[in-house]
Amino acid sequence: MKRNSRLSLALHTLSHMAGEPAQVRTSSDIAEHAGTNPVVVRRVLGRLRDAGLLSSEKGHAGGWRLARAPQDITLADVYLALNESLVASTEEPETAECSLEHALHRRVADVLEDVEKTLIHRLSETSISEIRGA
Amino acid sequence: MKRNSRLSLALHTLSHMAGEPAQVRTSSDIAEHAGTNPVVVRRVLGRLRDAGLLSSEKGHAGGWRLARAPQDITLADVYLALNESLVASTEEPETAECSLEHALHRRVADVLEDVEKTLIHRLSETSISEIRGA
DNA sequence: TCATCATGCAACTATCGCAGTTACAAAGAA
DNA sequence: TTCTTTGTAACTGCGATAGTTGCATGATGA
Ligand code: FES
Ligand code: FES
Repeated sequence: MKRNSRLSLALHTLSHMAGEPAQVRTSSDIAEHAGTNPVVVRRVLGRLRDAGLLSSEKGHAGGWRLARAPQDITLADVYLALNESLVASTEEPETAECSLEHALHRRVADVLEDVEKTLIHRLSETSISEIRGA
Repeated sequence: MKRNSRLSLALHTLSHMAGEPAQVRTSSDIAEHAGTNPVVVRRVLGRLRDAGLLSSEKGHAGGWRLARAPQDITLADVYLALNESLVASTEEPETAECSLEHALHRRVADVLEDVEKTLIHRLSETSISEIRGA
């Protein structure tokens, strides 16, 4: 695994689980399937659980399970749950005095925000259950 | 300077130069103005020169100058000249066997490509000369 | 009850991208 | 020829993140 793999891991796992929504899976199983580490899986899926997409349970027969019907989980839900952005942001200029820099930053930031919204909107058009049949 | 500052540096410098298009500036002057290093400036502006937005000359009275009228240089021109992307890309799954992973990657990649196009289109609506008056 | 299994989490390592820096070669003007 | 400026390679430092180890916590069931 390399860069930006959190979203890939999350989507892969959820799409896989969408095939058998009732099935409980351990982070070890998921990690082996995805070719990564159980701790990494728990880190990523933990965010999805916090967002209400998954539930997790400890102990015997514990593990991870979908918390919603797969057709009610869109790619945007997953993207937002991870709380990361695939669109870069520009940092505020620290020299807040120059109006040119301000105008520039504003302009670019506006465009990037619009683009982020476009991304989320496009992702919301597909649910994880649609991936299997796609 | 921190992250994703190449575009910021490029736009700042070009917008600044748009105020006096005929003026020649050295990378030292530009670096001092932008609060960074001359070598970094040359690295970034070198890309803009390769893309035909700037010209550079060595020796006495040498330096950097706009190669086009500022109203003919759009933010998209600058963005594309840098040959970097502000929209993340997902990497091809190495296990090319699973159709689910393929479908997933395809879907996400399609969305990201669309979003990148949207970004470029939005950036092409503004020229660097418009920033000053904005 | 208590051994076992799973998650939760903290801490550490390895790696990658990138800004910053140093050093020097190459080219052009005075 | 000498000074100035770009062009580039090589290195350092930093931040982000995947991977790893270790252990605490809690649930299950024998
Ligand atoms: S800080 Fe204002 S133009 Fe550079
Ligand atoms: S569903 Fe995981 S590799 Fe195909």
